Amino acid sequence: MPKVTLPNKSIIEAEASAPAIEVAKKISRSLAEDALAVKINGKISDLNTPITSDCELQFLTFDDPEGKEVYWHSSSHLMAHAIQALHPEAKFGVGPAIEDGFYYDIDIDKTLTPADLEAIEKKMHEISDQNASFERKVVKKEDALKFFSAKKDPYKVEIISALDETITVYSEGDFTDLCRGPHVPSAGKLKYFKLLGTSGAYWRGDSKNKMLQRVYGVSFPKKKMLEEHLKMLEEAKLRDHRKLGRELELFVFHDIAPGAPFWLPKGMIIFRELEKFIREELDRLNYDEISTPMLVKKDLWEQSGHWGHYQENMFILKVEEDIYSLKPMNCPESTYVYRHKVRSYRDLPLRYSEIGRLHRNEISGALGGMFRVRQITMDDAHIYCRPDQILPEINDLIGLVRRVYGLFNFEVSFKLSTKPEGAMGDPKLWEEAEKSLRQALENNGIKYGVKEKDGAFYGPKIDIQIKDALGREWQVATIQLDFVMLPERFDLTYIDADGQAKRPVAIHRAIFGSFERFVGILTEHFAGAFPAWLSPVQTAVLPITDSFNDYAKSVVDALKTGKIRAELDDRNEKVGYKIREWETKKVPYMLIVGQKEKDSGTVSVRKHHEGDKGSVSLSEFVERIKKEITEKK
RNA sequence: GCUGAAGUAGCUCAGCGGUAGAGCAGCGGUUUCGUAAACCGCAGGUCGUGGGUUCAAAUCCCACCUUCAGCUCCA
Repeated sequence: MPKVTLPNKSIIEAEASAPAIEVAKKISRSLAEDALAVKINGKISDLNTPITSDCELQFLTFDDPEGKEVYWHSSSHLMAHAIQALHPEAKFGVGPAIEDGFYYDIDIDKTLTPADLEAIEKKMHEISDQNASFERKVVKKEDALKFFSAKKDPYKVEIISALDETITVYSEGDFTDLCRGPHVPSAGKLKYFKLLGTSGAYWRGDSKNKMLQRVYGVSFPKKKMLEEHLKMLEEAKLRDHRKLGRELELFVFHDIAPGAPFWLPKGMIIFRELEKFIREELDRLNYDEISTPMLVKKDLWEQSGHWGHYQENMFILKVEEDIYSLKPMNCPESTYVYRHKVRSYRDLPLRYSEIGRLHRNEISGALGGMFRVRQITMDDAHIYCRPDQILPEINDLIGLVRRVYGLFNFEVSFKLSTKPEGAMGDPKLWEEAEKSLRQALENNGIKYGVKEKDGAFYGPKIDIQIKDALGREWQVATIQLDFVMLPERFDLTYIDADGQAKRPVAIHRAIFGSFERFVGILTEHFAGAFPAWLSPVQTAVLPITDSFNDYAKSVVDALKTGKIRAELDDRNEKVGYKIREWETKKVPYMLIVGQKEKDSGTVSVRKHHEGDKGSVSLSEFVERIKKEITEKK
C-alpha cells in the first residue's frame, strides 16, 4: 500500500491505485468536498488520478492560488461548452484562467451582446446542474488532429500540430476540448459565475492574425464570494480616479492634450505634499537633488542605446539643423552630473535624485486616465556606488520603500528578477549583485518572489508591488542595478584607493514611480478620502447662520495661522446642506459653529464619514489636527 | 496602432428625421436655520469636428478627433 505524505508531514496509507480523492475522504469530509485538484509530488493533477506509489500529496482548494486556477480553467471549459451548445458554428481558440477569473477566445461571426452573455450564463447553469464529470483522455496526435478537424476547430488543429508532448483531451458531457488540465472533478462543482464582458483579442496575440472575441468571466464555489467580488467591482467603479479626480477637482483631462492631465489647484496640493514628503525622506538619506534638461540632442540617446530601442516611444523634433527629443528617461543625463568632475572612491555613493518631467509617446490605445499618461513626473534617482556598496544601498532603499508605502497602509511585496539570456557585464559582478539583492531582502526579513531570467540585460532588479484597499495589485517602485548602460556606455569611472580608475555601479530607482499614476492609485485606494496631511482642504468651518460668520472667520484665521488648510463656508444655506456638501467633498473635518461655540470659544467637530464628535476648544482642535498632519496619520 | 462601444449645458443623463430637455451645480432674491439636500426665479448648448444625404439632421451615411473596455507594447 502506497504511503502518502501530507503537507503537515503526517503519513497516511492509501489503497493501491485508488484515486487521490479517496485519501482526501480519509482525512476529512470537508476536505474531500472542497478539494478541486491535487498536487502529487509537486505536480498538479486531477483528483481521480490513481495513487500507485509512495508520494507527497497536497490537496488544492479554492483558497490556494493553484486551486483557483484549476477552478477558473474548468469554468472556462464550461463556458465554452455552453457557447458551443448555443452557437454550434463557434470555433474555439484558447481559454485559460487569468488573475481574476477566466476567458475563452472564440471565433464567431456574430458580435456577442450582453443578452447573449446572459443566455450563455443560463446555459452554463443548466450544464452545471447535469453535473457531468471531467474525463481526461490521452490521445495520439493524429487522432487528436482528426477529431478537431472533424469538429472544424482550425485553431485547435494549429495548436496540436505544434505540440510534441503527450496530448490530452478533457470531456465533460458532450463537450470535448484539447487541454493539459487538470480540472475539477465535475461540472457541478462550478456553481456561481458571472460573465463580465467581451473584447477583441488576436489569435495568438498577433495583430496579423484574425481577431477573435474574448469572453471574460469569473466564478466562485460560494455564492457569497461571487457577490463580494461583484460588489468589489462596483466599488472599484465608484472609486474610479477619473470620476473622483473631476468631482473633487484634483485634475481633469481635455481633448487638447491627450494623455496629460491638467492639475487643478486642489490636486496640486496633493502633488506638492507628496513631493515635500519624498524630498524630506531623501534629504534624510543624503541624496542630492539635480535637474537635467528636458530637451536634448539625439546624440545622447544614440550613446545610451535608446535611439535604437526606444525611439518609437520618443517625441522627436527638429530644431534648426539638429534632431532633438524630449527626454523619456532621466538616467542618461544624470551621468553628465557624475562626469562633470573626477570622482574618488571617497565620494561614493553619490545619490542623485530628480523629480523630472518625462515624455513618452505611448500608443493612443494604451492611454488611460492617470494610470497611463504621455507626460510623466517621476520621482527618479540614480545612485552611483562601488560594488561593495550595493548591499547597504539596497538595504536603505528597501527601508525607504517600506516606510513610504507603510504610511499609506499598502501591503508591499517584492520580486527579484535575475540574469536573463544575453545579459551584458561581468558575470562575477552579476553573481555578487544578485547575492547582495537577495541578502538585502533577507536581512529585512522579506519573503520575496523570484522571476528567473527576467532582469534587464544590464543588471538584476527588484520590483515592488503594492496591494490597495480593494486588494488590487499595482507595480510601482523598482530598484534596478546597472553595470552596463550608464557605467559602460557613458564611460563612468572613479579613482579607487589603489589609484586605478574603476567602474561604478549605477542603481536606478523610483519610489512612487510617477506622481500621476501614484495620485491615481491613492485616489482609488482612499476612495478620495485622503488622510489629513494630503487632503486639499483639511477643515471646513460652517457657521450655522450668518450672525456667526465673524466667529467662524476668526476660527478659520486661527487654523490658517496654524498652517492648516481651512475654508470658510459662509454661504447662505442651512447647515445640513453645507454638511452634505463637505461630506461629498470628503473633507476630513468640519467645524460647526453657532451661539454655543461662540460663547465658549469652542468648535463642534464633525469627522468625515464618522459624524458628530462633540465640542472641543478651538486651541485643542488645532493641536489635535496639527499632530495628525505631522504624523501623517 | 487594432477590435468594439460611446461623445447632447460645468456634471449625470433624456431626446434618435420636423425650430434642443430634466435634475444637480451656477447666478439673483426670499429665508436666519444645530449635524447628509429650504423656497421662488434667471441664465446656460453651432448636440466632439468636418463633409455628405434630405424640403428639413442631435437623429441617417462617411472621414477624423477624443474617451471607455480589451488586445498589443512597455529599452
